[in-house]
Amino acid sequence: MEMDQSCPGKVEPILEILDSKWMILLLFELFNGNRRFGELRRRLHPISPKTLTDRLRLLEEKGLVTRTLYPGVPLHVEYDLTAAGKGLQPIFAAMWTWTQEYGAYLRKDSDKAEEEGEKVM
Amino acid sequence: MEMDQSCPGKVEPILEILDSKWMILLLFELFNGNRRFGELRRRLHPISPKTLTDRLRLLEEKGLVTRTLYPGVPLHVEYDLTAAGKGLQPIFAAMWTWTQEYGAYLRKDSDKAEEEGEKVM
DNA sequence: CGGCATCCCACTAGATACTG
DNA sequence: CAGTATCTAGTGGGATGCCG
Repeated sequence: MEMDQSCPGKVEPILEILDSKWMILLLFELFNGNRRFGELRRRLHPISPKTLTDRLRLLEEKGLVTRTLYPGVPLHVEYDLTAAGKGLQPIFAAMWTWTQEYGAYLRKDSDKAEEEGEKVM
Repeated sequence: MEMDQSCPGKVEPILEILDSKWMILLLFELFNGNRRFGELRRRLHPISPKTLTDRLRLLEEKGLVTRTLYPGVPLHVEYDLTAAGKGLQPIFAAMWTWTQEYGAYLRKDSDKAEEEGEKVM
């Protein structure tokens, strides 16, 4: 892979999907086979129903999940990842790997007190 | 890699970094060896100086870049990726791969007109 | 159960002008 | 050159209540 100038633009479309609150956690849940609205809502607690709907709609629009309605009372709806949706997995795997390798060194806000001095050459 | 329940929480720290406007494009620029403030600003045009500063400060706080000041007039500052920063590359590589494989199928907003009917079982 | 409609607020980031 | 200061606008997301 080349990290040349053309790269950023090409990757931007995926950012529209990932760059919103809850989205990545939501995708994790879908990967884990949690496909119903209420189930997702519980696992992502305290997400609001509006936000969850918004996210699922975006994934639907982008062709990453399908929405299947099983009529009846009570209502039953399932969200399934498409091939493109499942194809996101390596990205998450890479995030997971990074976290294991470097996550421990991540400074937290609570560490801010001990400001690092800037380097001066 | 297991996509079990514990996964999402562990990956969240990295989201604090990536989930803000410009951040991913900024990291691309840093990967490409563009390390000076003005240079980054031009390449990320029309980013505002305030926003660029905010992003660089966050990366600094999290230990992903170092800031080096070369005194003199005119001022000269360089931002360099740390090992942890460079370690993010596989994540971007995975995004790049996904884009090549599935990006073409991504629906754009302009396609919304041709609404897909929902599946009903 | 699985939503949608409405209202509202907090926060983000852009614009602009100025400085060491 | 590399920022800071200030102000404002826009939006994302939460709360709440109703509906098929």
